[in-house]
Amino acid sequence: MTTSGRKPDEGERYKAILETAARLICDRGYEGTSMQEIAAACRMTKAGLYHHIQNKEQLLFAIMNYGMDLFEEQVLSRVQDIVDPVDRLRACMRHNILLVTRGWSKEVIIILHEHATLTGEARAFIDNRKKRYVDFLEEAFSQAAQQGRIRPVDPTIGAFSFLGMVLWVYKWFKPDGRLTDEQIADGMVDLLFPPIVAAAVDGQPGVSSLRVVPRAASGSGSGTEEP
Amino acid sequence: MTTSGRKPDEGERYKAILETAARLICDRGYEGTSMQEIAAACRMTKAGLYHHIQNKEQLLFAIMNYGMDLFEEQVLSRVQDIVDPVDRLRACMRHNILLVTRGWSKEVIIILHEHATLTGEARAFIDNRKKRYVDFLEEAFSQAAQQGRIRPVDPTIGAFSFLGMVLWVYKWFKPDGRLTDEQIADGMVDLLFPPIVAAAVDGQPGVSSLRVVPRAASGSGSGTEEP
DNA sequence: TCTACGACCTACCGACCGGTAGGTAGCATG
DNA sequence: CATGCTACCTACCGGTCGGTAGGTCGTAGA
Repeated sequence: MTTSGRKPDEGERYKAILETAARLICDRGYEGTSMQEIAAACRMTKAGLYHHIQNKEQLLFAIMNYGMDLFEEQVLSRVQDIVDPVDRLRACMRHNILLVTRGWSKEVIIILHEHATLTGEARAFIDNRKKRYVDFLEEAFSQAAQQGRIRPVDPTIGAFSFLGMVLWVYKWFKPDGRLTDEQIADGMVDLLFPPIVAAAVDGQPGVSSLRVVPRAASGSGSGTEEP
Repeated sequence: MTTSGRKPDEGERYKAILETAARLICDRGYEGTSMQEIAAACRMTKAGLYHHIQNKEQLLFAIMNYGMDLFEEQVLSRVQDIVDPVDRLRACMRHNILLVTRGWSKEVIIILHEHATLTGEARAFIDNRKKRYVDFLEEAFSQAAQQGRIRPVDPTIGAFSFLGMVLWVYKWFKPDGRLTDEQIADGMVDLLFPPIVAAAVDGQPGVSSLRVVPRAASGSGSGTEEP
């Protein structure tokens, strides 16, 4: 099973098909999008589209792999070499939030939404690529806790809390809302990984504590929507 | 527009149809579930099913309203009178996580997953019910910050971080995994609303700080899956 | 016993689904 | 100029989709 699910270097055209299909599937859902519609959006007939892909499920699989490639390129690869585990998590959260909000790659949103659509081998393959991200986060949480940089926390719970905060954003973020994506990223980073100010306890340096700089903390929000 | 989307007190039978349909739609998705299948699961023909409901979209709408009823009954109503805002948030998080993990009401999962399936008035109606929950959380975060019980945070960011952690659970939780739902609830509550141990700074009581009791903080997780 | 009604049924509608058989136009290579 | 190949096309497949017209049957009330 190759990364793209089909013979590689068929070139730009194939990538364009994936991106067009991703746009539609992201809007209408996988089951809610017909091959007819996808073909039309690619300015082809359905039979023409089937010249490039094997079937609908393999198309989704290819889109998801493409999305994982984009994620690894735009998030993982940019933060995995940061030595300090907390800084690594901070940067990772920032990049991941912006990847979701900027909406350049609908493929990533499809990975998030259609988490149970694929079955069998294809499902297992994508789940495995996702799992590598979870492992990466668990490792970072584990290190951070061990070094006393954050409060002790089960790494799995830390990782999935991180992911929930970050990835749930796709369900409610509106680009024209009250909060910009930068503000959301800053706010969430500051919430989960607050800068260290307080003194040490028990011989360790200060751990996940308060800071005194006042930030906006009033008024109930608008511009965003439903949970 | 009534709460159930159809004439009330048609009795238990109607509720049973909603629950059966919810089970199927939760498994296969809204677009992926046919009225034929739903009817069969209700041990009826399709025409028989249509005697009780108006159309597929109204069925989804009724399921979601039913789910919101269950949520308000099992979560909101049990915590909204807790005076202390942090205790209120803690209890709310606990109840909400268990509502998701126990899987008694597939209707709630459908609300989470099919967040963009409804359109028009029905969509607006459900979004409005969701928004009341967001407002409730924002208010609690606002109070907690004002009273110096948590680090200052934009209430919207607090609310959606809370929701992300809690609701994302439906995407990865497996009942037979390494962590029980109780452990996840405890862990997440402790992560976002740590008990106060540290001293005061700037004249306020201790705010969201470290504690010394060691908790498990090693080993990367198994038994759970994909982000 | 007659009537009315709710709760279903059979049988069907037109539209659309994912997918394919088989053809063709254009182009590169020999 | 023949061959082979890619990139499409038209036309069609069997099946299923959401939804409905109109009938049947059991039961409750008059």
